[in-house]
Amino acid sequence: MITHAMEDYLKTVYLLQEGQEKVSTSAIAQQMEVSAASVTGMIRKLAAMGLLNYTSYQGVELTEGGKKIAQEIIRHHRLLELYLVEIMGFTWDKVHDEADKLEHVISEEFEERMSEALGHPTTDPHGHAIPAKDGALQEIAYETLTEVDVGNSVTIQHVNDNNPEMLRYLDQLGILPGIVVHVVAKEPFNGPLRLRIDQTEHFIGREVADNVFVNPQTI
Amino acid sequence: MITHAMEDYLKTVYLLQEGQEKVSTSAIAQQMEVSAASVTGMIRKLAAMGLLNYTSYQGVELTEGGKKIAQEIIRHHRLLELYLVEIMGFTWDKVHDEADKLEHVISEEFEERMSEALGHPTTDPHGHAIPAKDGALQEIAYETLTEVDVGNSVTIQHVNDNNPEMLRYLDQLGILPGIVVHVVAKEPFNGPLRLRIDQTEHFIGREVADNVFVNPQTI
DNA sequence: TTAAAATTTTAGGCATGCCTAAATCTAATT
DNA sequence: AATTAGATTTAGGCATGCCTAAAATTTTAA
Repeated sequence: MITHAMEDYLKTVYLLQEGQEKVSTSAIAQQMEVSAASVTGMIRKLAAMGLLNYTSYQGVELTEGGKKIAQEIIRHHRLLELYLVEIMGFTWDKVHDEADKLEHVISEEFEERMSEALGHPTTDPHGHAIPAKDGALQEIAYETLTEVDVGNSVTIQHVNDNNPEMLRYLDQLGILPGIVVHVVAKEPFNGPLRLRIDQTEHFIGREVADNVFVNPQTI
Repeated sequence: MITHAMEDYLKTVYLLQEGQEKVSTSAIAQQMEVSAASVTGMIRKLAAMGLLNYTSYQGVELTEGGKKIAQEIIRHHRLLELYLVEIMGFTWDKVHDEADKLEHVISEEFEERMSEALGHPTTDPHGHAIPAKDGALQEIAYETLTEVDVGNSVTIQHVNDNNPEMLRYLDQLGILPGIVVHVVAKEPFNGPLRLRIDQTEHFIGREVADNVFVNPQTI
């Protein structure tokens, strides 16, 4: 039997795995806010179930079976976020926590009816791709706003959805998926970024910029 | 901290309490499909938390605090059932199980937005009253269809929602909340009931009739 | 290359919530 | 009043999923 906790671990590994091959115990522990010892325990269980490959001290990697479950949960999460915003009228800063609870309990029919009501969408309110039913999710490794070279214009792809306060701040500034941002300057010593959106200039700190992902620069 | 299991116990006691004062350990065990020993264990915990009054071997009774939590969960359940039918297009036989899982995880905001979308309804799809927010639920002790005297006409008030197959059967016969049924005859030795709905006659068994509740007979 | 630092695992514990089997209490019958 | 059947509680156990502290391993740096 697969428990809610197991689903959470698989989801976390899946999202951390993007880019890298192996995911470390400590990375999972940090992301999930549990001790490393707890992670080791759960990893061993998931490995025994064939949902991930694990060698002591070497980190983990999801198997195809593990990936499938993770994608299913991520699909639930992102469909829920969009449903909550579009159909139920939630603001985008509130939907992450609600979706985190609901994602484990909704039925396949609930998932299907949300998808239908939304016209089978492909992107959630924060700009993340919604995996197709039984379809792989290939999230491109976007750059963060911090990494953009001065003088370039980029399009916002997605923003991290786990900090409601930061989401309200970004909303207020108009830094939303699809918006084009020009990086005017980056102050030294981890100083603020100077951005231009339409005609208006904004200054944002590095911590915020690290959570905003943009399309890779073509120039 | 109040857990999902505790919420389920409080809900069960609340619904069993209607009519009677004290609820027995075995009644709870049977309803929840757990052992009597498990019920005793949980009851002691809930009593220690002040959510119900309990004397060994004498059964339990919810305190005001316990009632409040139970009502909240029942409100969630019934709003969810109606939302799933009216807004999401579920059939009425599927919504009980879905609501049983969701009722423990939705936020107050989710509850409020459902209520709004439904125009603050007072009855769920099976005819059960939806408790108002922080308002008491007083379910009248309706008669079952089995108890109606031959020759009388009654209005269906509600039907038990926990058996999907029975719900599909009732739906097919048109035995729904609000419908008027005339009891033409009751065959002896726990035989079938002969009913007339509009011009059509139906024969239903006692087991089904026991799960259909009607307004008390005035004559 | 060896010592120190960081990471990871093991060992032992705890709360939750379920179980079965045995003991105890209540209620009904004689 | 004593016996007995039924209901209830106690005792002991198990799986889950978390924790801290100590031990083991890997990585980094001198």
